[in-house]
Amino acid sequence: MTERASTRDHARVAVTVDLLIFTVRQGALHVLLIERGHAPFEGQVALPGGYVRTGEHLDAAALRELREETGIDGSRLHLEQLRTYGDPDRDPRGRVITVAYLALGPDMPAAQAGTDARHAEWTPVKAILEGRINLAFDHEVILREGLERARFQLEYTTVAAAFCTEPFTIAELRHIYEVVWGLTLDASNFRRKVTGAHGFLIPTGKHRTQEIGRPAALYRRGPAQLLSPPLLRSSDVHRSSPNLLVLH
Amino acid sequence: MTERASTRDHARVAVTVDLLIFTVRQGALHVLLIERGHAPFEGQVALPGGYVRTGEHLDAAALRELREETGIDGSRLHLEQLRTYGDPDRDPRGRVITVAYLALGPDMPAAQAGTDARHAEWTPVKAILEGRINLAFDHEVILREGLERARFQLEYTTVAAAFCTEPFTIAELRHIYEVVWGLTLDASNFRRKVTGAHGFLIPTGKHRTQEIGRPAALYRRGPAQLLSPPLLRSSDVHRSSPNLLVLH
DNA sequence: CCGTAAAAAGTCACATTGACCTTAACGCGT
DNA sequence: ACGCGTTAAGGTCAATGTGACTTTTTACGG
Repeated sequence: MTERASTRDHARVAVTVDLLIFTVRQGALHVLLIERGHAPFEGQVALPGGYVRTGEHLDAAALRELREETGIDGSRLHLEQLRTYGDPDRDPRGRVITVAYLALGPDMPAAQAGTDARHAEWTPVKAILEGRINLAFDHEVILREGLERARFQLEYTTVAAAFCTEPFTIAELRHIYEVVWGLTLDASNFRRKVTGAHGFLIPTGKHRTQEIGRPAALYRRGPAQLLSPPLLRSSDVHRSSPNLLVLH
Repeated sequence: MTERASTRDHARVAVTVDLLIFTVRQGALHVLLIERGHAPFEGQVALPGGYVRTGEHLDAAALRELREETGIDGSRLHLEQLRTYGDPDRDPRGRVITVAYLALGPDMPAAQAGTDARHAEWTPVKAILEGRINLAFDHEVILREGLERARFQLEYTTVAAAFCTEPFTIAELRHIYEVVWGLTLDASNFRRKVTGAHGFLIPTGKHRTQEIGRPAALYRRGPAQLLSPPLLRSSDVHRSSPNLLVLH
């Protein structure tokens, strides 16, 4: 960056971090929301988040808010910066820009109430997309962009495994893809692809026996970040608003 | 976001935008740098950028700085947010976070000196990566992450065409890929892929005849944002630090 | 020791890919 | 007018990858 000697008009603004935390539970994609305890948007639901403190790293602020507001330990999930939202009118209190983080994790142990009295709870993403729930601020925009990004990342990266609790079965992993993409995949071809993708899955050698059927082999996440070859969705999936795809 | 009733420790920070502008010229990838006219880092080179003004959109600030410091009209290039850098120690003057933008454009009409006396100039990216040029602040980190992102985006999106001046030939487009990826591609297979990718290229029906050889057909950018199917690099290209891939 | 259900492995026609070759369309020099 | 050099563009073909589908394996519960 560069300071401008001429113009003095550079605002000092408040900076927040907001967390878009996705998980798959009960066969549907859920997002963690908190109920706001104060104005503005009191009583309305919003993404968890809060002010970045003096001298605090953005990533550190995200992890702290995650713990404070939801009781979740960030080391268990995949966390990455999504985008920064800086519309001057996005917060009625004044100029507040927010750095949004996207987090993907396994079904969590029932989000605890935060340090504040507000309670956090898992909400089906579908209810928000269909307009049955309205989010505070510009959080619905953040959610839509984050969802878009998550969907893209499933194709080209190994993040899908971040949704699974280790060790996991291939069927569980496939279930993630099916829920996030909203389509069904051929179990046999899916297995061939993911087991063939270098560094995606590490066989544990162990098996899990469910109530019924042949026991499934258990895997752990491999070291690969990128999926090669990518796990493409059938050629012409309708890609509404091609948006954000970030590889972390 | 959410205000925290308890803690008052939320800093008001200065926010800047920085621009990472890539172009391909003389067969090499170049980035636009300015020479700093003031402390800190006086005399050193840095990415163009500056403070976001009160009530100004982040995107608007990026476009304004682009014009002010480099004389480039933003409508001619592909501009998207890269990432926000918020290390509390990244600026010696105090807490300054910066929203970095990635811009890809055709070879520009010789970057003009900015409104300030500092002059802007195209610098080979290689010189920075090899340590022959040191950038101010954390700008080298921004450059490396932006380069990573640009490389990924070539595979899955149609941004490569943003490097070309319309109308352009397939050989020119291939040249972009070769320079950014640092490898050579089979001309015939490349043509088959890009002409087969739905919505990537629109034939103008016209041809350009160079000094020698058969005239090349001229194309314009198509409406597609995503490349389907993707234009994958040979399976196991060494992907140093799999980093950022954003689709815009 | 059978029936059932799910995992895992196999089959096969077909599409895509990478490597390579052939033809087309110029300008130029003779 | 013709061949040559050069680049664009189109074609060939074996190898590989993919999608749809079938078969085999391995558990459990009678």
